[in-house]
Amino acid sequence: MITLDYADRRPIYEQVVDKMKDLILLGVLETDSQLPSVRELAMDLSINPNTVQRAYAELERQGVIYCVKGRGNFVAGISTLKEQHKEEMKSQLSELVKKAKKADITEGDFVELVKQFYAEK
Amino acid sequence: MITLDYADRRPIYEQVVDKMKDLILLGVLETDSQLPSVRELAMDLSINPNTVQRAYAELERQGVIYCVKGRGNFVAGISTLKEQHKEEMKSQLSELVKKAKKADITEGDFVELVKQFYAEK
Amino acid sequence: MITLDYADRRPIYEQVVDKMKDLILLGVLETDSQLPSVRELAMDLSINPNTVQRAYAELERQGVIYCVKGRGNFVAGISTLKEQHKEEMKSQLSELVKKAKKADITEGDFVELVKQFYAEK
Amino acid sequence: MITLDYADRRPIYEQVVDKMKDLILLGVLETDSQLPSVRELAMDLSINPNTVQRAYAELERQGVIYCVKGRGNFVAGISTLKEQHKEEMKSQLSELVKKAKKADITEGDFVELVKQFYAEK
DNA sequence: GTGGTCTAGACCACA
DNA sequence: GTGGTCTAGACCACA
Repeated sequence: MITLDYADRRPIYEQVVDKMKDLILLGVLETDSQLPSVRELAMDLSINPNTVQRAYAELERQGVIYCVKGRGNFVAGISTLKEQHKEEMKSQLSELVKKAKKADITEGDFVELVKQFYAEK
Repeated sequence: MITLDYADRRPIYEQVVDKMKDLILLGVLETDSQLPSVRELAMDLSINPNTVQRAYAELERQGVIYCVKGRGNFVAGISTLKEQHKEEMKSQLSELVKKAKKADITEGDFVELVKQFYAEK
Repeated sequence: MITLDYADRRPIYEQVVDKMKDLILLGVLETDSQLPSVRELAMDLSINPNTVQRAYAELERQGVIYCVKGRGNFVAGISTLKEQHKEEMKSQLSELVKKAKKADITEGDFVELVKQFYAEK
Repeated sequence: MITLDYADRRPIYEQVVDKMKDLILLGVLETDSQLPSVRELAMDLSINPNTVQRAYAELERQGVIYCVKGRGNFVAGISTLKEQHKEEMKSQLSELVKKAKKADITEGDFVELVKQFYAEK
């Protein structure tokens, strides 16, 4: 379900957070469906349960999942996640455009790049 | 000349690296002009000389500056830096477009956003 | 009769305890009237019978309900519950006033807030 | 500086978070002053550094402190903390008033209690 | 020196 | 069974 990239410099728990979000955004995990248990996922990924716990805690804090004690973790509404994802993207794009201006990249060139990347697979 | 942002989660040496690149890209520091000495900059920013040293080492490694022993550090040609900067931006944009697709943002909407951000001051 | 809030971080059994108390305080459940059976309520709420059992045990421990073996659970007198409720509230208010002092909120401001909240619906 | 209450049912890290906030609100820890290091505080309280780490991470997330890698943790502006504290208090008071209404406590009685608690030391 | 992440393993409350 | 907290101890990046 999830694969970790140990070459990635980001911490493992952060990778788990992002991969879970992706699975939800892609519709693999539906609203109110149950996530794998902390221990189960830890076994699957060959990592410590504490690390999974940390990832799940972060996901809960962000409102992406909710936890019912003694029962498990469940996917919260997908709409908030989509909204957050969009906002995040916009602010990153805003930063990128600022950089582009500094590098004297014209709007036309930038848009051309966007179209290229959209065309890719 | 440089101001640090302690709220920024990135390490200080990385901020110094980026700010220096910005100064070069913006033309404030010209090719072959001398950078402030390690000690001087450390004093200025109230940070550890080790940190400045590390930033300069990184800049040298990236070919942005060159060091003449006993004389100091100097700005290398700006053209390589510009090229690097552009490549970096392209890969970031590529990532961003991937995200946008996940969030079901169409090419049209994306381009619209780009234009908006370009229009801003 | 009762609805659970899975977004609430408190354990389910505690929510059941509190909701039952509310129903009694509001007069929905009268003195000596019978509560739904453990199994029945568990079915209704789609939760584990153990959880309902635990809630009922807690209510009995607090003297809010009494159990007749083989017959079921019944609402005890409402007066003790009212008294307890009041004491609990007083201690919470005491804590809150301590906090208010820390935040430099004057008695006047506090009382003003109380009046506002009383005025609301 | 801080004492833990092992009778308290709340987790240790949460107690540390609250005590630190108190120290800041009371002016014991001033803006931009340095907090004890993770290891130091852990020694002081005879708890695990991980637990202190968790408390500090939470304080940073709440914007109460900021962290400079390799240097330590520092108190952020006190004004946001005061504002947060006030909002938290208001919402708790709002809840309490709702409860009071359920228990048929009049506004007059409630205000009387508030005045009593304010009079205490 | 500083904080950040992670593992291994324990114990607890809750369902 | 489920998640939540904590300890002990290691290793890393950063200053």
